[in-house]
Amino acid sequence: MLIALNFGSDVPIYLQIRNQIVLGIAEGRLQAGERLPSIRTLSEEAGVNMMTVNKAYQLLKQEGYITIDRRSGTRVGGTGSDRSAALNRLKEELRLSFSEARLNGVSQEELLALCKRVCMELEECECSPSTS
Amino acid sequence: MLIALNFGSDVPIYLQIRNQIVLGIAEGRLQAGERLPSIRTLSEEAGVNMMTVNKAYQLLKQEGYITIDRRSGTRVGGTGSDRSAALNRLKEELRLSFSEARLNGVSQEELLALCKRVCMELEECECSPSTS
Amino acid sequence: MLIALNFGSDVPIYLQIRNQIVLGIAEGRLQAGERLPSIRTLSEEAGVNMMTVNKAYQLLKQEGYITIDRRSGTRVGGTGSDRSAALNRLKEELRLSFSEARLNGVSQEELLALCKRVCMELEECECSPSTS
Amino acid sequence: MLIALNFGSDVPIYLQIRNQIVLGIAEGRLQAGERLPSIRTLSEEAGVNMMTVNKAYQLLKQEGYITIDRRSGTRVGGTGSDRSAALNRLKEELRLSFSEARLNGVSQEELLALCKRVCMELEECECSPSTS
DNA sequence: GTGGTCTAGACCACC
DNA sequence: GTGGTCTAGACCACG
Repeated sequence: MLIALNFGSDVPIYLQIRNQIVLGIAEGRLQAGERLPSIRTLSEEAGVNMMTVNKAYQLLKQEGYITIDRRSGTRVGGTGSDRSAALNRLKEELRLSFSEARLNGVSQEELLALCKRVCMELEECECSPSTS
Repeated sequence: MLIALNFGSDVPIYLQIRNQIVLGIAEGRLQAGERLPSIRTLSEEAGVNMMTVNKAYQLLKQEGYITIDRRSGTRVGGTGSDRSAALNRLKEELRLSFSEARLNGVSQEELLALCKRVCMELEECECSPSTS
Repeated sequence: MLIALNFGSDVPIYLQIRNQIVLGIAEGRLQAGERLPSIRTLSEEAGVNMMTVNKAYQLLKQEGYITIDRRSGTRVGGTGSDRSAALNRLKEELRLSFSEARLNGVSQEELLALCKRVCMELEECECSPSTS
Repeated sequence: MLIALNFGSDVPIYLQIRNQIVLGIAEGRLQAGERLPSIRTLSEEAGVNMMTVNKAYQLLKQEGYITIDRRSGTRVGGTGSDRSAALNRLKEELRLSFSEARLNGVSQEELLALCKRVCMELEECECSPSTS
């Protein structure tokens, strides 16, 4: 599990870390129950401060994506969070993303095709995570 | 064209304004060529600082959604920006949004259905904007 | 609104700050809508680091006790949080507190009398906060 | 006497053990004079480190809830600690707990009713502990 | 001037 | 070893 950071992006580093881990879980590169690197380890690997990694982990924990266990460190998987809230967020994100795309010349057909493709790629990853 | 702001949100106000205008254009509430309210007017209506509105307009101009002309004021419609860049951005946004949704218990079918629905709603707006 | 900190306590400073603000709100010393001191101000007054105060404020915000508004700083009052969760937490706290008290020789009558007294004092504060 | 631990809670494990034993004594599941499991036994049962159990026992001994005798092992019942200190602690705990509950929409009546109920449940346990 | 983010250390509690 | 907390600065985004 490599974290590629873009310093200089306007997305805060802790959010980049959080996003990559969410992607990693959804795409099966990180299995449920699998151990995440310790705060220290990841902070050294990524070249950022411990507290930045800590902030990302706390956020992921609060969102229910990971569990922080006193005994064995940090692991993937936790409490599934609020489904309907997630749906609402998703819809708003889609409205904005789609609006931008349409205004930039992306056709409705392209849009839906891309949705399907991204969705399929996600599914494939989930089904064959073992080869990672 | 009403701008509904959520102070206290973690989305900066200038971005909220920008997003609502993008949505307004995509959904046909704002027509190409239509004049946007002046910075002063909008800032008073929305109860925010003029600098904040200015920042939103500058961003929209830079993104090619509006044109700012000293003589005729600010109008909808502009250069139309980089299509392939927009597609790449869209894809990354979808990957993350879909990942979050899937991890929160949204099924693949629900996901694609929602995409279709949001897309359709957008299209309907574009087709019947005249009554605004 | 003075914050009295006990360095050397095993309760983390950020929690002490959080607790005192919760007490302050419940006892009416802090009115809904009233502005809290800025992170910088409070950190200087209390002689602690900004990030410690920040952590307390973030926690209070997450718990729905305060609102952090980009325009006007931090204010008392927010979204009422989960009532039933609060009741469950309360019950567990009471079970433990009462058990300890009983084992230390506090009679059942004393216990309930103390509950009543604390409850009354709280109510009086809420009713006459203006003289503060 | 089963100890139910919640790894992943932010309450340290040794404190969870201590709390459950205090509850056990107050609710009569653990009788005065009764022998507690050895550190080794309990640590194996609960799946935690012996040091963790030891820390809980030392704390309980220091608080006067149990006595540790090299010959006869660990037993319930001890010195009975400072009553007025216990009362003060209790009052502070109640102030904070009540404040949180009131701010989360729990009425004064509900609050006192819950106190009474918790207190009664405690008393019933103490009166009929024999069947354990 | 506000809060948000980040750094490069440090000490401590826990296991 | 782990994560939790804290410090004393700093820079930036926001309004």
